[in-house]
Amino acid sequence: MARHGLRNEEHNVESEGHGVLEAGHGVGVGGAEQNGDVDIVVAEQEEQSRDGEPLYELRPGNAAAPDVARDLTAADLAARISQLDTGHTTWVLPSVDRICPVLLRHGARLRRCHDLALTERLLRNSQGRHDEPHGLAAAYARARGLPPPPDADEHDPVDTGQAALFAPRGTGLPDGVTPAEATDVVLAEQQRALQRAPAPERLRLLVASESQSALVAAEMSHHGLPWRADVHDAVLTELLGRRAANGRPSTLADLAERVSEAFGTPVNPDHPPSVVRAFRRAGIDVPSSRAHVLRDVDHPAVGPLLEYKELARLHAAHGWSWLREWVHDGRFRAAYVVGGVVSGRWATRGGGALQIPKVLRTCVRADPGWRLVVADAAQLEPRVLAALSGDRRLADVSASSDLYASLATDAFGGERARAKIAMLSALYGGTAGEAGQLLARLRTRFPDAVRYVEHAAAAGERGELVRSRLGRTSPPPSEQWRALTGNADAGVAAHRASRDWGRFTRNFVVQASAADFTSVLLALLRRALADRAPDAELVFFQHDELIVHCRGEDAEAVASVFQTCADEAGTLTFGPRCPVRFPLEATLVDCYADAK
DNA sequence: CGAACTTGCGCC
DNA sequence: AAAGGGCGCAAGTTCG
Repeated sequence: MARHGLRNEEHNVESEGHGVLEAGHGVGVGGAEQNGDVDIVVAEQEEQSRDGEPLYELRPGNAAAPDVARDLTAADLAARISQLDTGHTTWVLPSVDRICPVLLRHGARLRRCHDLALTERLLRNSQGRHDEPHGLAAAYARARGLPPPPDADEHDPVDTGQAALFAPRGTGLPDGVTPAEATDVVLAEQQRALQRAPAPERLRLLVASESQSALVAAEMSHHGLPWRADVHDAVLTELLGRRAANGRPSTLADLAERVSEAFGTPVNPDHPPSVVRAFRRAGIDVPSSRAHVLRDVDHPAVGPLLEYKELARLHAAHGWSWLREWVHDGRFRAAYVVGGVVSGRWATRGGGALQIPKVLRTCVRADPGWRLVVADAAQLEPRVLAALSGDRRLADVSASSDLYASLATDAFGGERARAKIAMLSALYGGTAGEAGQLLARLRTRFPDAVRYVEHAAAAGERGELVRSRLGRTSPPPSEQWRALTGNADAGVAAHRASRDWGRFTRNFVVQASAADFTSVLLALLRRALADRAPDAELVFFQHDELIVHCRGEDAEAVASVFQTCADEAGTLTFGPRCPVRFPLEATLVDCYADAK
């Protein structure tokens, strides 16, 4: 809604027409009705149907009218939603990841929503209360000033399609309070809290975009990533050899045998201590059996051992058992967890969707007649740093689609690799090897950018909280950390703990602000795709990379919205005068491995 | 015997 | 003098 849309105080600019990202969920109490914006609360009732199916309740938000619908089956609810959604409706849900999978199975699609649990967490975290539960019962108790509910169910399980695992249980709400009523109460309290926040427009944008991202995540899990099991099987056989009934596949077994032969004694390459002992017997002292350590060791066992490790990893993490467990009907379905990482990045539960090895990208293929549109936000974090810090010269460097090459030309004598190390050292706090010197050179040339992360590091070393651009907040250090760093006698250990936490907060401001940007980007993309190619499916998202699966005839239209959305996400997140470029080039392919 | 921990490596 | 951020997963080991 325009009144409380994305007007950004800091930039004194009013954004219009951002539909999904206008905090229409009554956040600006009193303004909603004027624009035809309404909130409708949807909650799962405590009672179930006689068949044990969940029942749902619908009610207008902020108790605007007593027009409540109860005892709706999932099919009823889906039908009502399709019927009631005017495009100005914000669906208020206790938790998207609990209700949306059911709705998607019944063909309902929410255009805009407010996720109460995600919002509650953002609000709790902004006060440094990261450990407090953010589920409905706890949020209700806080809103009402009640003591926290005992052992409330705070961790809504991610829907895995195995409803039976999550047997009916108490809501943790006081007797007589329905989940929908509680949701309404918490919504009102969140609206007040958002108005009180230090940068309310930014936090409101974050709340809106995280809620939309939750819809994206639910849809991604629903669609699944197109995955060719036959191709996967062929890749495994080619790399690992024939499957054995029990034990290692043939190539892996051969490599293990060669390792033992090289040592002249049986060695289990899966067992690090035995590998370290074997090297010691051969007169070589190694601190561990890690690959980067072994790479520098001169011994005939090293070659086959490194090869074994790489393949054994593939076998264990993404081998045949992974295939059997996670790929069904040509789709890999992971459970995405929005905000599952403190920095705001997504996590996944099960299937390791965010760690798909590069050799398996060939398994991701479009359906016949369909295409994949693959895009990644190149060098996102350095660009985010440029935007955060307002470093004018770094913003100029960001005009190039290869930021590191441009940085190298500007300050590192054309040496791209060194420019990259320097930048990563700024982002991660690395100083090993020549990183320290390279960072110093970066500081000379880009003082504002380097100062920005160094301030964040210094705040962390003092135990203070830091925030992302839109208001994600770093967790406070543990009590143990405070005791250690506050102890004058702790010396080296205290110093190290302090520096460690500083590296965390240094990276947090950038990583979390990048998550702000991608959250807004996902929300904008979801809306743009709904307009331009309604059948297109967002099927994958990993920190800064996206895949859309769409009809071949829609692929050009899909590709054309990416850069527009990225530009808009940059403007919304960092303000209209932010000069930093965020390239998001789309590639049209049939197979993920063919992208870039 | 399973839970909790450690090690090592994949992705960004 | 040296010092790299975030995650998930599986195998091995140790603990209770």
